[in-house]
Amino acid sequence: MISKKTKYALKALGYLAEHSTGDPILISELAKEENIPRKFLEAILVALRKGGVLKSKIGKGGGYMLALPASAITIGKVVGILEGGFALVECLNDNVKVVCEECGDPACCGIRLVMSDVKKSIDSVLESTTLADMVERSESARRKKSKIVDFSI
Amino acid sequence: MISKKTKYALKALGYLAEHSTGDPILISELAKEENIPRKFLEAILVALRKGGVLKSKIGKGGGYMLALPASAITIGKVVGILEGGFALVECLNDNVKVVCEECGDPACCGIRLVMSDVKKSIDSVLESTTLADMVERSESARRKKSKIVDFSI
DNA sequence: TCTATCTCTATAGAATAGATAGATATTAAT
DNA sequence: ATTAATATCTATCTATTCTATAGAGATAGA
Repeated sequence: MISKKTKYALKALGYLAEHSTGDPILISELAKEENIPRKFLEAILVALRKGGVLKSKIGKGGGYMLALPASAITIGKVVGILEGGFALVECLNDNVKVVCEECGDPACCGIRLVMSDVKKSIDSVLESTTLADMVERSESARRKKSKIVDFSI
Repeated sequence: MISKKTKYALKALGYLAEHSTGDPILISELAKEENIPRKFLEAILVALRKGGVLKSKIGKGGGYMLALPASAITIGKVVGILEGGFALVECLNDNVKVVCEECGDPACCGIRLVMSDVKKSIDSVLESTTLADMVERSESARRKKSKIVDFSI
């Protein structure tokens, strides 16, 4: 299950991708429009900035902007920033060199071998899907829906 | 990240698959051999029994057995029992008919659309991998390793 | 009946997630 | 320079979930 943090992050990024005009967008606007607790969102945005996905401008007229085109931001990147990757088991995390206490030899651990497959499969989807894709799919679903509604009238 | 509960479950099931001789195996043996807290394991085994993966025998000479051949128990089934599926977002859970409070229309939610792809991808791995596969891969890795050791002597 | 089992209910402690408050630093406009 | 509008930082609090444990109860075999 992805955390609310990640969900909020994706919602905020989606809003930025859809509404970016070059000018920074306020935290308060993001919080209000996407219905995210303001202070909680702040922490999320800082993480995304540190992760290189957002850039910010302090002071009057400041706010947040995407640091890259939406088509260059993968969902995997975002999830990675907020959840530290989708490792499933700690021993599959890139940066972590721990061995599970119960596991004699990671190379021979059946659970690890299976979860490694799962992780590859997850990553292949998350790395190949961008923020732009996500927004486009959402808009396309909305268009499709409103078309159906039109017909039914 | 899969929970310790799920990890323990897979370890216990792996042990049962490797050591089953037709006779029931004791909780205490599973707990000791796989280094799992006894009482915690009890709860896990009950869940697996209720999920149809294990059967038990009460009383003297009792214990646990696989309810099905290891090749008929998918890892997805086990994960499903202990984590209630790998939904990623609640609204993708089969049995749950809730709409995320923040999400106006699930059909048009970009996050949901993307996570639905991820879920499909996870499920395809978990449903096609069985307990027998897991055990076999682990044993195969061990064989391979001991062969390498033999050569180096 | 006695003993070895699993089973059930309750609970406690630790870790994590989710949310909030308030003081601080920075910038633009006046 | 002053002021107002911003993001930033540090600290904290609460609720929830995860992990683990205790003990009494039910069942079956010898």
